[in-house]
Amino acid sequence: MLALAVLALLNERPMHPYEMSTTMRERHKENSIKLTYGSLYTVVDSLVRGGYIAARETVREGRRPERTIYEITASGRTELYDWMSELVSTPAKEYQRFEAALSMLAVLTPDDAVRLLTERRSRLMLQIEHTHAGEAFAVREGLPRLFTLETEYVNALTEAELRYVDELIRAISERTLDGIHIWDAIHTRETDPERIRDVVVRALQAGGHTGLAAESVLNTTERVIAAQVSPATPETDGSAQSSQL
Amino acid sequence: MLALAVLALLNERPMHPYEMSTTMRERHKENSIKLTYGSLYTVVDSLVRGGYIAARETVREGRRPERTIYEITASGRTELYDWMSELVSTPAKEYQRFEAALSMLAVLTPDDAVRLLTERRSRLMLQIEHTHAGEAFAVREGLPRLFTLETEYVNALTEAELRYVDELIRAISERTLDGIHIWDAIHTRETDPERIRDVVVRALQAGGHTGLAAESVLNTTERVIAAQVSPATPETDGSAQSSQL
DNA sequence: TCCCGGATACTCGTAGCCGAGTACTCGGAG
DNA sequence: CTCCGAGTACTCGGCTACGAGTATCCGGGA
Repeated sequence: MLALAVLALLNERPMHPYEMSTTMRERHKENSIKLTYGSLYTVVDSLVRGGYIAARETVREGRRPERTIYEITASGRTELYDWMSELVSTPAKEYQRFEAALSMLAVLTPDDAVRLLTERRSRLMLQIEHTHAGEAFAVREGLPRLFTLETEYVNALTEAELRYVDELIRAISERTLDGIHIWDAIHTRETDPERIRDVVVRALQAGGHTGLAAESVLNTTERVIAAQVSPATPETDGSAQSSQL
Repeated sequence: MLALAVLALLNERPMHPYEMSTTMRERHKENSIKLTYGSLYTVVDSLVRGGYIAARETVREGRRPERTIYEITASGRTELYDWMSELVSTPAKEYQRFEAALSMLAVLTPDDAVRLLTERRSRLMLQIEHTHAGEAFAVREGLPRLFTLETEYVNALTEAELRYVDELIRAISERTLDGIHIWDAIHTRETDPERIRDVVVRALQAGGHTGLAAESVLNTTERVIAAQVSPATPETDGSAQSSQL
């Protein structure tokens, strides 16, 4: 990801790595792209090896460390365009921490879950409040919306998460959540642990195909999209496709 | 993250690493937690080093490779609980690919952006459709909602993204997006590249504080939450706190 | 004048991640 | 009976990420 940012910056003008990092911070790209010194230099090296960027000159001012100035190559511009196209056009599976936590929520007690989710709810609300304040400020400063799309997007996701958490808290605390009795049973000492495991395992195996459906979604989606995007373009590498099926 | 899953599995019963991986696949946890063989064994080793799990016995059946069976320790159980508590209660910044792409959307032309976003829109709709089918199946199979919370959550986020992308496509193609003229100018050869850069830089610097607000949100949030969670609990390490301010 | 904090511009070593590879077993088709 | 493909259970080496460390310069206050 950092590599993409480097390409985008060098697409504007030649720079040395340190300048890339300061420019990114100035423009607050560090909010949407993780930036660390170590990774930056590694990434620049690997882009050079790939031929996407090239060292233009090495300057030394006084006795400071050398600054190597890089510029983007033609193949780097192509790569930037292709990469951006894929990122924008194709949603990819992102492994979110909260998703993982939800998949193991049953290791906590229902009471703990409600308490902790309520805490999350407060934090989400504060975050949203803060972002709105930031957006209002941006508008006052005359910063066009074009440059705050990332923030808007993250905010949209956060609001959706808030609504979900809200509903989940209600379902658990009002005890209307389907499966709440199994959950209770897992955490009551009175019950035989073997029996509980049986119940859980059977429940999980019954829903076996939930995940399977999700797995096959990508392949199916690709075929449908391909048909939509290029409805009259028979692919030249049809043989490769059929070998995948 | 994988370490958390290992703890959760060993909290149920002792297992050897390969069994962990098959169990995770059976239960479709691989959808919410990235699972690779390499990482699994690394993670198990580091959990052993940390004292969170311990080797119980090493069995050899026939001439197959040895199976080392691990069990969770008391400190592992504590860690599992603490870690889950933090994941559930505290939203953390996640760097999403699409967020990064949006922050650099201007490297594409508005026309390309609309085309690619429309493609994304189709894919998102198919994904949502598929997930709904999967949920319906889960309900028919009698799998309690408790075990499909992750899927629901991801779906809620995807739906929010779809709405956002939808609105964004409209704003660009109807040319009502604030900043669209700057965007046009960046991609017209007629304009002097130096002048464009000036405009962009000035616009970006004007909005300087957008990001700064987001940076400070965490500290502020922490203080407010701390006040809410333990309103009458003066921390013992007050000195450490003041040194951070 | 001298020193000190902050900026400039990288380097390096450790630690983790990952996928391909290995080496064996078992059941069933021919 | 034999071969083959699928399953079992891990190992290994290369690559990447990252934060702490290094060395220099500059401006300003005492």
